[in-house]
Amino acid sequence: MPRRSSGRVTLQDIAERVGVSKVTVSRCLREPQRVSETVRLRIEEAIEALDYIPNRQAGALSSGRSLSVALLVPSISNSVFSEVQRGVDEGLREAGYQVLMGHTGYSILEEERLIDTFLAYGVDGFVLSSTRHTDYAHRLLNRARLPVVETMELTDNPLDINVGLDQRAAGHAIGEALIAAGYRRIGFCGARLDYRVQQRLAGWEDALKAAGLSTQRCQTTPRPSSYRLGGELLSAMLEHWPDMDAVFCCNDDLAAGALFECQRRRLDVPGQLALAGFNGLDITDATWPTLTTVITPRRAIGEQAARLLVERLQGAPCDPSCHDMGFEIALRQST
Amino acid sequence: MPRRSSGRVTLQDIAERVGVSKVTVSRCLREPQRVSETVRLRIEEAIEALDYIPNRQAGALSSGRSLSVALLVPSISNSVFSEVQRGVDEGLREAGYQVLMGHTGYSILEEERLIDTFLAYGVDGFVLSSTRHTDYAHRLLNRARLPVVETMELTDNPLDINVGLDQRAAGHAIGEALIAAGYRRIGFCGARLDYRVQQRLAGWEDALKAAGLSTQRCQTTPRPSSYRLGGELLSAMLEHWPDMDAVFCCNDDLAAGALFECQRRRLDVPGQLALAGFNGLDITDATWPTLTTVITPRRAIGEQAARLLVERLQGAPCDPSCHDMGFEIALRQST
DNA sequence: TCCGAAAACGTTACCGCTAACATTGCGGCA
DNA sequence: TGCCGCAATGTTAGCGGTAACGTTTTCGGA
Repeated sequence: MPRRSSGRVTLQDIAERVGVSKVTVSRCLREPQRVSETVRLRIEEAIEALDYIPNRQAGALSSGRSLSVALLVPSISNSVFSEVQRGVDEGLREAGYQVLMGHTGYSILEEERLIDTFLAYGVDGFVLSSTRHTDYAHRLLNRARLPVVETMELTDNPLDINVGLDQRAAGHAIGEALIAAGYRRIGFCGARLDYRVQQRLAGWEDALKAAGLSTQRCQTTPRPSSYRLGGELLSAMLEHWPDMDAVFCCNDDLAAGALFECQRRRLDVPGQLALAGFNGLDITDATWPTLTTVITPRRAIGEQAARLLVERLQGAPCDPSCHDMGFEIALRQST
Repeated sequence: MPRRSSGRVTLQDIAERVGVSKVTVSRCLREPQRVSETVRLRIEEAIEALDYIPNRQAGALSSGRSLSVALLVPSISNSVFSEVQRGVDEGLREAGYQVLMGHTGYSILEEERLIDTFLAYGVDGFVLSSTRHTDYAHRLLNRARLPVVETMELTDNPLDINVGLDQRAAGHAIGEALIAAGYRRIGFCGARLDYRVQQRLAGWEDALKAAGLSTQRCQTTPRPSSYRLGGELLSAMLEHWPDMDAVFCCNDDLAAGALFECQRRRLDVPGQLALAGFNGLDITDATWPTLTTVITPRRAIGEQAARLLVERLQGAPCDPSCHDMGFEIALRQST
């Protein structure tokens, strides 16, 4: 009883056409040098002629390797992660891996669901964009014994490989930079309040406290970040603390939104209010005035994650490691 | 000679633990109502206890359906497509499908490569974000006999399902809107120059010609769009055509960049120069002045694409169809 | 001429799951 | 009592590849 066959061209079809066994065809695809040139040419000709596309599912099932890696990011629309993705993608593609992307919507439950899903798809490894996961996700990842890279932030206790930057130190640095520039009544505005934002906030507080300044000018919301929200938060802050002379926004979207709000209010930046953002997105270098920000090495994080992951996939020993990729303060016109 | 087993928990493990055959377990997962309640409960308990994760590769290989769909977008960083993706993702997830994303970098060759790759992964369908493909891609898609949705723009000759908007009509409409607002020396600035941008440009030309206006104030470049580029293009245009009174930018990034450049030059918008963008990204509603733009129903396109695709995946008849999702002119402060 | 190793290719036995069909057991009904 | 039908479960035969190992061919050197 032949099962409904997909109708697709298979190894067998190629083999029959050429007059060899399908193992030879398979070998020709995986290790061409192990097949005689005559046969190889004829196989290649047949593959071309029949438009053969290997079935990766079958290959993966048989070999135990899918040559694919899952990359989970919090958000697709947030361009912060697109650079990371580009780095990961490029590095892994070169090594012959396909990147499968998923977005968690900043939810560790959704992350858990995606880890489950991608394990079901048989990925060979994971790149995660956080160091915080549900217990069940931890269990799944441990049990699967796959290489895992946790990116963006640093942790003392990596699951496996950790590539990121010290978010708290970055928050501290921008705080210090504002202080060094002479500002004294410095505010913080933050949205989403995920772990990374909390770390930046803590760093900002560290810096202000060390300088003996008040950390009370702090406006936060769990709502997702957006340009408009930057304007709204700034408005609220100006109402509460009209004396404020600088604001560190937890990301560039908010900073740009705050800048637009200042323009709307005819508030001179940086004359009456200085603004700083975080991440170094393109927009910070395009607005007028340009925005001071913390440039995070997102592309480099992605590339490094890919590199380390490939090493591990190719059999490098498994010992947890942390890689601090640093950051850079860009002082621009807004301060 | 037992082949190295993955060490993963399999259906067989569950079956042994419960004392039934593995078919029953499989059935319990796919059609729970066809299994007696006692057995079902014990199977569920075993799945829980052993942290069983089904192997989709095996399932797909056996059933011929992978329950996954490929979504190819030109760019990850371009937030235009993130809304489409969200719509697609939501719709397909509800129906039990997993979306696998790929980005083509605006290259039809890369699109072809990705189609090949995802066919190898055994996806059950495609959502593409263009109507133009290589011949080989056409051949692959035709041969695979999979449902395909081409999105964003409209075509007379869809591969299968087509969901989008009339880019040319949209360009025409914004041109007319600018004319209706009293502008007479209207420019166009465009980057990337992909098919959609060319259509918008053609629409803009139609409108201006119909009103007897000159279409010479047109600055384009194949370079990828960005905020900075918007500023550069505007600068070039102001030099060539200092009398220009309005500019239609082929997308919102350029428009925002142009606005920033105006601010830098102390050029009043819209007093001295009016600006219009395209797509209706968040930023257009946040800048000061807010930007006139053409709001494209990206989310709706994604949702509709998902809906139609699911219908087809569930066996709806296959006749090519086009779905015009329209657009909306948003007149804001910049005009 | 014969031997033996390497190159080239084939056979077998799966990977983990599911479609299709077969079997079992039980209640209802003539 | 015997037969039917249906619900619940099992058996079989793959899906399309690949690992491991077995067999044949080739060819240089003793």
